[in-house]
Amino acid sequence: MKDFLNECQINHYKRLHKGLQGDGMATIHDVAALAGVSASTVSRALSGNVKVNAETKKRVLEAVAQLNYQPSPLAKGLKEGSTRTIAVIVPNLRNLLFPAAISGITEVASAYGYTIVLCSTDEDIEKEKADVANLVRRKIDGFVFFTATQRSGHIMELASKGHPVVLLVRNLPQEPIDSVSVDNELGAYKGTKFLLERGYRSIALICGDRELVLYQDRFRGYQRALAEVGLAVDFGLVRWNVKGWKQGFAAMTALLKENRSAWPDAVFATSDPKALGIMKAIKQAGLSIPRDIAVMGYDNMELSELTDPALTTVAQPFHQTGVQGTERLLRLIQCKGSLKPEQVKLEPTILIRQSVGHKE
Amino acid sequence: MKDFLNECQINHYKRLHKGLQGDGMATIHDVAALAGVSASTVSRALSGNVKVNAETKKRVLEAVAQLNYQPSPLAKGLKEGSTRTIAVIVPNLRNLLFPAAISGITEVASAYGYTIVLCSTDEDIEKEKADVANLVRRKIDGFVFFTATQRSGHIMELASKGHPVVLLVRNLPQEPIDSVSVDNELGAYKGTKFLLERGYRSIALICGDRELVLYQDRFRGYQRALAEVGLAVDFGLVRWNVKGWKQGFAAMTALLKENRSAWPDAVFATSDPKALGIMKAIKQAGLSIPRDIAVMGYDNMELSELTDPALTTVAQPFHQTGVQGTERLLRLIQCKGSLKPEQVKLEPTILIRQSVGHKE
DNA sequence: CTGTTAGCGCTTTCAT
DNA sequence: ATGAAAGCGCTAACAG
Repeated sequence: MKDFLNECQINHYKRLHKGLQGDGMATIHDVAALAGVSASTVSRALSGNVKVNAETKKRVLEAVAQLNYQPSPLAKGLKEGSTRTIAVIVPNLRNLLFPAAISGITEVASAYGYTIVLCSTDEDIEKEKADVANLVRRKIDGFVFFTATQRSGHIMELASKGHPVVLLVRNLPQEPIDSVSVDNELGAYKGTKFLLERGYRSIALICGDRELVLYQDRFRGYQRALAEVGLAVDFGLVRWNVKGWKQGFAAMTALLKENRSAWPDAVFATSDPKALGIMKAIKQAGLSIPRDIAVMGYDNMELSELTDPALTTVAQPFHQTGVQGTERLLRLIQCKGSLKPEQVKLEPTILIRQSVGHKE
Repeated sequence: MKDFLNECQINHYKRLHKGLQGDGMATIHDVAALAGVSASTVSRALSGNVKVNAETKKRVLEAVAQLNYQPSPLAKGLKEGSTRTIAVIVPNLRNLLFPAAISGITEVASAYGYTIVLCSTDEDIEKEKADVANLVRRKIDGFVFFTATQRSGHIMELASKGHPVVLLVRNLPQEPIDSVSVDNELGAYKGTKFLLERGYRSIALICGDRELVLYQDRFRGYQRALAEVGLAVDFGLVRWNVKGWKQGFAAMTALLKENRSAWPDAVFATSDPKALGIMKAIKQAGLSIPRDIAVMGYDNMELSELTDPALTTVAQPFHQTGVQGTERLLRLIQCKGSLKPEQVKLEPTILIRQSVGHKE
């Protein structure tokens, strides 16, 4: 850890020990003095859990207002071991699904008087572990993880130590832990089925990180839809571990370099950025969308609507995910340990636009 | 503030008062006991500021390692009035400039052992004030604001009370406060000049929130470039308060509805999302980019490269903004009050792609 | 109903 | 060089 040169004088802050403090923050004792009661009475008057004379309570409240007193979260946290704060751990902020879900989280958290702290881990699991340890020491009341993978042992450990934890978006179906995710199997099933109904038969799947349950599920949905019409997966048309638009572009470009007879008539991308890269690759090859090759996305990013042609995609209720996940988390916080895990799945929907047509 | 029904039993956590605590966190006293010294010695051994016998220090460090002791930030904060934490206040997370800058912030903050807490205000100034008050009570050491506007009196007040504050991206030039922003006048000047050099003469400006200094500056840069070649601003071609791609689309559509002879031959959008909406409007009108109308963006979002045609835009060093801003903030934290404000401007660059051609 | 006391975990005089 | 004691601001027994 680096340290700045001491380029400036250390400055001493003389506490004005009688009267208000240096930083102008009134303490519970200031309030007590002004109201002519003891600190504990102020505490009680404010907590509301304990009976206190209506008259004194009024005096206390006046003093509070006059001094603009706000209890110190630090002192409270130290004493009570809880800070009315929840932590949200995201892998990054570049994917707009996170902001969408976070807005749902913020919405309910602040309705219940909870503060949220946001940690972006950059997909670095070691950083994530360190961050979590730090947060635990800060007496964070609960955790929302967007980062669950097969290797998230530390998350399970955290939960098993009694810390309220909810997984969002990425879930761990075989683990006993709460989660709110969007049904990925169903989304991919719906999307693939839609393509099949439109007459496409040779459907490529450009898929993300094979380690994420989320993408495994999407693969299964794709497979199920194909199976329903008696089609087997053509593994020559499935690409794994494709991430972001550049890799989507590369994957599609590579696919188009192959034997023309093996070309798909539709491509299902498991995220919109991939879909955009794919569209660019198709256009760059001089082909037309959807006439030559149809493209279906997944995510419904804000900008997906303005691609040319507008992207048909699977939309997911991320905001709602944030809302329900946070409601669940707050409940867990209330009932430490006494609730059994619940894995909620929300339903995705198809957004029909122009990048998928009707095959012949 | 809502409150959950008490649907589950309150559970009592019996502290195992001799031995490790209920939550398994070792305290400084546990370390002291194990090392056979007093708590104050442990504190000193760990702080490093005070001399302590090499031999005892070694024992302390061993005990620390053995118990995996980590000091409580809450207790430390309560005692010292500082938490080695900085707050980052953003208006939203939808614009990718924020993640870009935040990654720079995180980078230097964690290099210096600082934790960051992120607050998204949704452009709600009252929420922002409340959040800031909350953060102050939490003994946050410094603040980074991405939200400065003319109405940000509370930010100036915060700074004048001695809290280290740095403004990022949006600055307040006439106020005595530190900031790191990208030179918006220069960026717009460069962009406009580029269009002029390519032969365009009738250049529309689709601009953002008129209240933000940032957009006022961009307007001035546009004006200066025009003036340099003897052109006056045609106010029929300037649109203010356009936000996001949908409004960009609407503004451009409206513009194209007007008298054809008044059409511009180029459009300069003060953000990439606007530019994308504008491109869609132009294409939808059956016109070609850049042949009929050239489009220039501002921001260089990740997806700007894959529009069709790829967007020529003004790129800004947001990551660098985050880095320099945070370095400055840490310096301010070190030297409370004794540094005079510095307003740093970083230089934007033009990214030449295909949406601007050569006129005639 | 209310004041007194103790203590959350840590740092920092003040003694020794 | 080290220990004892006080106190950061708050809440929760325990007495009255």
